[in-house]
Amino acid sequence: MSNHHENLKNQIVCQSWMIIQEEGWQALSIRKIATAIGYSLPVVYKYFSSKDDLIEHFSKEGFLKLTEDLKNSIAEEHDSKQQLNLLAESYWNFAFNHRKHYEIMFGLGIPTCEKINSHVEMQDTCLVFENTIQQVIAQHQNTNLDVHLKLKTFWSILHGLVAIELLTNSEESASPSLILKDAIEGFILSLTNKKA
Amino acid sequence: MSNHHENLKNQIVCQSWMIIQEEGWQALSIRKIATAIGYSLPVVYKYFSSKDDLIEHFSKEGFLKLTEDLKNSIAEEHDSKQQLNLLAESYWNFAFNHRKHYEIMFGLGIPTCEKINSHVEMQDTCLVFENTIQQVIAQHQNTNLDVHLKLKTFWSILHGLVAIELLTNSEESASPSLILKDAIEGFILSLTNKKA
DNA sequence: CTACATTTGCTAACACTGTTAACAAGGAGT
DNA sequence: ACTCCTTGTTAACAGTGTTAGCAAATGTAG
Repeated sequence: MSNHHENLKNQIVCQSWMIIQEEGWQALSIRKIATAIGYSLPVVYKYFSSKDDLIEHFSKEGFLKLTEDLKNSIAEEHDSKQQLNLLAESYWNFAFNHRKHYEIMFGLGIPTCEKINSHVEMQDTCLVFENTIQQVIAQHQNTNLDVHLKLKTFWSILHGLVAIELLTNSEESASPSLILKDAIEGFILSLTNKKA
Repeated sequence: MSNHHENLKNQIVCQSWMIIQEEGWQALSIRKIATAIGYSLPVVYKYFSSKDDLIEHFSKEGFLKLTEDLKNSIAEEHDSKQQLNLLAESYWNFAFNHRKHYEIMFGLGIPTCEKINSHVEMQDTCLVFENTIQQVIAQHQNTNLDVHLKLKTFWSILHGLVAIELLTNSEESASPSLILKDAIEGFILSLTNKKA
């Protein structure tokens, strides 16, 4: 079993991805997939129980890739503050180099799929952020800070910048931008500065 | 002319809004609208050239309301730094009290409509932010700062926090949150602190 | 090798969607 | 009475996600 099985599932994913990249999420339809893989409609349903199921696959795939990129970006850096900068840069690059992925992951103008948030793959991404933030906090003996809160703030800054950029500059822009560096610098300060 | 005309257009908007609030954006269909207003399909097209056109109406309506809320929030406050805090709080409240509006305005999981960004109503919202930021900068003689850049940062922080909140805490949460205050505080510092 | 069972894939349909063409009824103006 | 135009209709086109029912091929047991 399952050689052809796996192969066909890959075919579906692969062809779907082509459609998405060339025509956007809106254009992705089961019928189009079916003809692309050279089979009839119901075959697709043998491998994905619904269209949402297929879309969720790409969302998970995106978080997997993002987590990998993030991990790689800090692998050879041992200063945890500098790691935060690298994470931010890596996050930004992911969003722009894998735009379509980012779109489903954070629901920016997608057909169906209501709540594809909070699966395991996303929690892994959180962990990468959290660990690094935790290190910076520990390093500066700022144990009064709430890591979860800071994680949320960090992620919000990143996503906010990316989303506004993606929404306004529809087509251009790529480099991590001054704003990003500035914002992250401020965030790091909020971790290292001691106050009341 | 146009008494009945205006009336029917209002009916369409009104009934559409009911559907959206009760069943979400996904459930909004021209047919459903038609039966809701007691007319047949093509009537809807007399008042809105397409579904996107109708959706865009709500997007504009949202930005109008947001701009109004923002302006009101700072009307009786003369300290421009404090105004920024009020703007942030007001923005947050708008996003949570007018969730469905916020969803289309920033494309969080919507059916059709590719690029409903950058219409005039949105630029008005920008202006409110920009004016206040400009004031803070002037007040601290930090004229080397780029207002547009700071505007983008401010908006990004706000949207980022809101979006992450809306995506994760699907149903709960309402109060402007500690993170928001913290983040805005940091932003204000970046406006008032002088450096290289 | 036959006979049954299972998988594999198909066609066709259901219930929807946005959008538009073609047409019927009513009132206004000449 | 005869146009003209607005107002509204029905019916259709071209799509969508999804599923039921059936045919053919494939594998397994006797």
